[in-house]
Amino acid sequence: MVNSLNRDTKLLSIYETLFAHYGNLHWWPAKTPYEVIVGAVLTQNTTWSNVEKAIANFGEDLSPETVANADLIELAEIIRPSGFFNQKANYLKAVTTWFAKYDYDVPAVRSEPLEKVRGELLSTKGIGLETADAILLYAFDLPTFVVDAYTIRLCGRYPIDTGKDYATVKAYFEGNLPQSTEFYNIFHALIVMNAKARCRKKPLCEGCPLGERCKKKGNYCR
DNA sequence: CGCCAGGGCCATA
DNA sequence: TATGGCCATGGC
Repeated sequence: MVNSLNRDTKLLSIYETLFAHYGNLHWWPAKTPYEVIVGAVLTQNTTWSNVEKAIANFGEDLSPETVANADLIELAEIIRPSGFFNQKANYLKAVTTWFAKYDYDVPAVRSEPLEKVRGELLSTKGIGLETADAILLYAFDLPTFVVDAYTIRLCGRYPIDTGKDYATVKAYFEGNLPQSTEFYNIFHALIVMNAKARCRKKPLCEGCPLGERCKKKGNYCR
């Protein structure tokens, strides 16, 4: 199915179903853009509940200055509950060093071309494709679609042939959806929320918004 | 007890 | 370019 813009409408259909069920979730769950950056790193292959514990350990001092001034051992100890703490302490240092080039100024980053900033992030230690896009979208409100494991799983189950590698899936979403920061923001949040809310054991859980679509390939309703 | 979570790096072929 | 080992906590 294509519309007048020659877009595949399946993604939009999923979006509308999820939005009707969950509404606008107002992501990312963080108080400041810098907290988004930290959370994006800490949540790598880690449950959000563990990230929350790590964030809480900063107390009222979760700022780029705090991270820049902390020594590595101390920083690792603060973020311990999020797992991989030695690596992630280094990653936080690296991304904070990157942010320092902009004097920790969000509008300064936003005034740069998205692809330029994205390239800088991707060349930063610990910032891969998903983390870079999460930071761009949720910390800086720049229009880039965040692809994660849930996104791939959802498309595989539905099914939608988006291709396999990150860049291809990202291009598919961006090419078949309204290209706006707000839209990307809400949609990614819906995908993650839906995944976390769904059971993993039953073939089809009660109240799943995607309902009948979930029967494909058993076991996963998310 | 084992499995897994909103990845990414690095070595290897 | 494509796998595989590795990193580590906490919930279930």
